[in-house]
Amino acid sequence: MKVSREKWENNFSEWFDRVLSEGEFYDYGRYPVKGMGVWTPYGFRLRKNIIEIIRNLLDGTGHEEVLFPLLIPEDLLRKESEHIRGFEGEVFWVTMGGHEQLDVKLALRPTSEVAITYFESLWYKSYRQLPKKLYQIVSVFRYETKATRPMIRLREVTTFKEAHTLHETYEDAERQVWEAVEIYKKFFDILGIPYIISRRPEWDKFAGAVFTIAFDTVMPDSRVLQIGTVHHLGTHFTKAFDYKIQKKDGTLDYPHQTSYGVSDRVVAASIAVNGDDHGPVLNPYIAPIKVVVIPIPAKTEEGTEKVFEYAREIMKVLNDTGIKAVIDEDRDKTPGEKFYVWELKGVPIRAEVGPRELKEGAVFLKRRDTFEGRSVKKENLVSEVNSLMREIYENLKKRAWEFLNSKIKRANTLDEAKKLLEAKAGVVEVPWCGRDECGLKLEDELQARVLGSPVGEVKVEGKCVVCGNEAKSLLRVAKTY
RNA sequence: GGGGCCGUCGUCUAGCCUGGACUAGGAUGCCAGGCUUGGGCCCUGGUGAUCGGGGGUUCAAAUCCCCCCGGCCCCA
Repeated sequence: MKVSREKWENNFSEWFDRVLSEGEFYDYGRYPVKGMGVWTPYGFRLRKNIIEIIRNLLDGTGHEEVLFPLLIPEDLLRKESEHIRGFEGEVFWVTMGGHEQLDVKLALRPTSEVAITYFESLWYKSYRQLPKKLYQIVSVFRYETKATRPMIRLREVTTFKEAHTLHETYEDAERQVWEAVEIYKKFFDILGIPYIISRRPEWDKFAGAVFTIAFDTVMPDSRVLQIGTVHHLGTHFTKAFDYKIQKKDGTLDYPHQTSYGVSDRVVAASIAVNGDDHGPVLNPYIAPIKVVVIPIPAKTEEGTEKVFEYAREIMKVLNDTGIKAVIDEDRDKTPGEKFYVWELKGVPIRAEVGPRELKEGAVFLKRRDTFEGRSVKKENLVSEVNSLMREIYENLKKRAWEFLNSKIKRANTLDEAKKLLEAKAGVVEVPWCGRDECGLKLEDELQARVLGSPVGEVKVEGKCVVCGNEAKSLLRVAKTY
């Protein structure tokens, strides 16, 4: 069987909607509030596995999990002026309590910088307590006016992992920014999601940040999806709260902060980046089900009974070693139908067990990513499945990175960039003089978004595509979600 | 922010322009039974829709008008 990716690539929107609903990941569009979806059991398990990975990474690097209230009073939210300006248009407000109008409006948090800064100011007074790294995984709300999309543009983001850190100096906060970048790299590497890292332009950094580093990936339709951001907040928030700590030399000064987040979009990307026309292919590390056992009935009733018994035994062998396996015992469905159903769920390995296998004491393993199959002896089942999962993981990652790399193009003129974007190039990199003015003009001319400049040393030769002056760096442009 | 398309059984959809024979048709799903079962087989019976919500026009509204809610697409 050939791996076809026509629908995945050319009809991604439809592909994604279909996978989410028919694969039973997520029920979207039926809950009677715009931009709010329901995590159904299978999708919830996938989400949980992903959350566990980021939680382990954060816990392992000195982060401490906390949980702040959902509601933020208006005066608190308004403390930092740039911040509120950035969010003002998309805050949900609670204005009533029962029959009474509230004196102070309460915001459904769009993010938690102000709430957390306020408490940091109560909790941490000395440099000795720093650096401090907190995080929480919560719902945040944004009153999106644009079209909402399942998992990608929501009014309730149900899986917002936000970390907030506090530091004595600007430098230490900057060090934290790069630590966070490393953590996210590991996170996305484990998930097998390829990414590019950009420093967001001045006009598109987080409201209240000194600078923003962002992770982006390219979806199958070539549009770019932001999947993680890291902000250096400087003293913007601590100054707004007039919050000072005592430093080593005894003086009082404003501490520096960072914040960084990932969201539901990571789950969306996990499903989307590894797919084909049969559905998604879940990375074995996060797949809720690693192996689905499909019994193939025999010609006779007794033979079929024996096959089912053997298939259950196969499932048990796997589960006993911690490899999550299920069996599809539905007698009314043909094996062929089951193949399609489980492929839509992205289960990485299928174990076909029929009269042949029963006779040989074997299992026929078929991998979801390449549709290649091989028969293995029952005694070797566990080790074969384990190595197959590793192979699938490596193959998925390689294929996803190749796809991403094929979606990054270089242009030296506006015209070239425009043509590339029209041809669904993905990300187009152009030489840039470094001035905001030219960047904004670029967005305007190309009708696309500037992602920012690559992080780290990049040698650039050439002239700014807008003004013609000597280029100082590259600027990435893309059609985005 | 601007423009367009759309909303009918769980899902996809016919009907809407031209109001009445619509008791709202089909497919799929679901339930029961039979036959199959190594890539969505087939047959029989059953279940399932106050036509997104509210208001209006009319003897009569899924169909025409208004408001609201929700979804999708394009542009800024």
